[in-house]
Amino acid sequence: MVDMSLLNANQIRAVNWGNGPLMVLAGPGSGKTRVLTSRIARIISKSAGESFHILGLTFTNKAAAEMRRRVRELVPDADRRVNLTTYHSFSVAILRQHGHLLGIRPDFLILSQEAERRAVLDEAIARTETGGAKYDSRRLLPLVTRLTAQNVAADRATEFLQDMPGNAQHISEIYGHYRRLMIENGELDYGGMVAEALRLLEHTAVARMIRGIYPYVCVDEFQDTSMAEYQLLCSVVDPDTKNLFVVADDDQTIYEWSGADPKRLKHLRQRFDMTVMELPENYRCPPKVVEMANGLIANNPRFDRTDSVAGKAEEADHIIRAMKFDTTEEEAEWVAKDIAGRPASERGRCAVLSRNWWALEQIVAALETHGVHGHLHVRKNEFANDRMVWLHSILRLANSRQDYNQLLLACRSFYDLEGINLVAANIASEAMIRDGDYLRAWTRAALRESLDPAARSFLEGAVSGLTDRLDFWGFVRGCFEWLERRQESSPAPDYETEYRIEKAVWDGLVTEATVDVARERMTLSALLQQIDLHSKEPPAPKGAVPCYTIFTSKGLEFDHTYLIRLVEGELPDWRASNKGSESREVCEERRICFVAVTRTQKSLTLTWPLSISGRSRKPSRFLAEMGAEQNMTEPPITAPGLYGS
DNA sequence: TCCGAAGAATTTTTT
DNA sequence: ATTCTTCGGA
Repeated sequence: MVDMSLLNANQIRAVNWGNGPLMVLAGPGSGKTRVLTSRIARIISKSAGESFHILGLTFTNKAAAEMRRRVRELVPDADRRVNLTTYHSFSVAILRQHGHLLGIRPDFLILSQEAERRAVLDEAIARTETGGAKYDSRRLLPLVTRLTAQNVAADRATEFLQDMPGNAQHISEIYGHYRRLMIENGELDYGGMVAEALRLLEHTAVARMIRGIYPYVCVDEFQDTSMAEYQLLCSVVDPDTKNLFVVADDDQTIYEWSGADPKRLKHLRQRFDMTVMELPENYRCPPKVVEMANGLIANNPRFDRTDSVAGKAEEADHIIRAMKFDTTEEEAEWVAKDIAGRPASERGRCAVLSRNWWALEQIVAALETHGVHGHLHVRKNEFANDRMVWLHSILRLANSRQDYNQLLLACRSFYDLEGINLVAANIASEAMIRDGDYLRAWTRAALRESLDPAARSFLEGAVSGLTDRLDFWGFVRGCFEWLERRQESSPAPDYETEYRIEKAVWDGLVTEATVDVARERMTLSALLQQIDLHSKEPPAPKGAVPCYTIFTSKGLEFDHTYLIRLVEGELPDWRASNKGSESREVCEERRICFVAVTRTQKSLTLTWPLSISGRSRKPSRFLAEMGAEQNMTEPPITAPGLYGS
């Protein structure tokens, strides 16, 4: 049986919830992950001997992995019966199995790069009769992304676009071409995967099958679901049993701009007639921080939520500091000095948070002058080192032999690597004369050049194994061996650093991808899809000070949190700031601030510069709303002219 | 062709 | 709020 001794009364009520729909409104630090994992573990251990599965949906791979780890801790062999996954991985699995019903090939390529999506959009624009009007794919892409996330059907897009600038007729036609073209090319973007998986669930046979496998559905961070994800989730839930368990916090909705909607919580509640439970106790933050966060969020209209309650006792090292500076340089310098002054063991448990990432670059630079490394957490969808880019592009080319984007990448990265300039256009036309196979044509072109003997023997052996027998494991092994020998004969400075780091990321992704499927049974397309579904961000170097945008810090917690640039125009952002304090935009900025301050476990430092690049700025309205002045304490380290200047 | 005015874009990002 | 683009009139 699952151990309940670490849970409070509210948590136990949620974990012990039987069948039927339940919504748990869980504030920051309220142990929502523990509740979710304990409930999954409880259902599994109670039904030992049965074979049904539980579906757990999260947004990020990281959250899914963490929940998997914690469920395994509670029930060691739970993996067989629990599918903790992301909306996107789940969609890919459905599409691989049933996509043929919609003309989607199981080996479809995931378009993870903006450039790839723009190429499709450019083609869609070219195919649309626009009566001379010009459309720029870069400007149109966010709109197309939006339409997909909202699950707007191509023939209904004009209605959706009615109140927007631009010709609704043209744009909706372009959108339709874009969605269709991707499928024709054997490609899908992230949003498209969810939308097409949803279309598949409209086939009752597919829906019945999925519902049969997963009579229980658990959802994490529901407040950030887009329309398409919401509908996917609803389609998976059996309408008769309605075993839907949802954890959400509407105060932490911060992805409204990318398709989340605070009203969605209410819709879900009504749709499944859900019982609502609250977990108001915050065990993460010091009581003073809870009080500030409550004061802040009280300025947002809320339905019927109660405030957070401090679940942690006040301790001596619970410190709140609020400090203003004349410039961003002084702000960065003080933050860096303050962190550098801490014991090395504490530094990795600190975090610097900001609304946007370029403010953090200044912090990283300032830390560097104090001999401390900072690590900027930014999204990384693709490999960046020439060697990995080449390997990845050749594998993608092996999977789709007429992908011109990958051919371009293969040529460019091979030039960076070997200094041999292969012209993609020539290779493509040569391929079209023969068999249309870009990969074979690329190999022929490369072998015509004067290659170093090691490169030649690798290309002749491993690449032909890839082109003829699709022996991608052999190719990958050969590639790494070649790169290693190449490094021995002519050492390159980035090998030991950038390449090694990305190679380790690759190894990790491959290990993860081959947990469920044996290597011999793994297909190239499945491997590529796994790789495209995961971030290529390397682990932070040990001892480095983590720097996050508030968005990437979501779901994390730190001992000592520094929230910087608290000025009007940054947090809240300008566009929101201009729209007035009651606007939808300012309310979202307020929630972003709420997420930031509730990351902290021990101390919170709020800083703001009175000017940014010579222009004067006002302190953020959120400082007053949090009562930062009342909580202001004299800083333990005083630099001249910084505090109260 | 040049100037001023009006208008649009600017940020955040999981997958 | 500020910067960049576009359009129209002179």
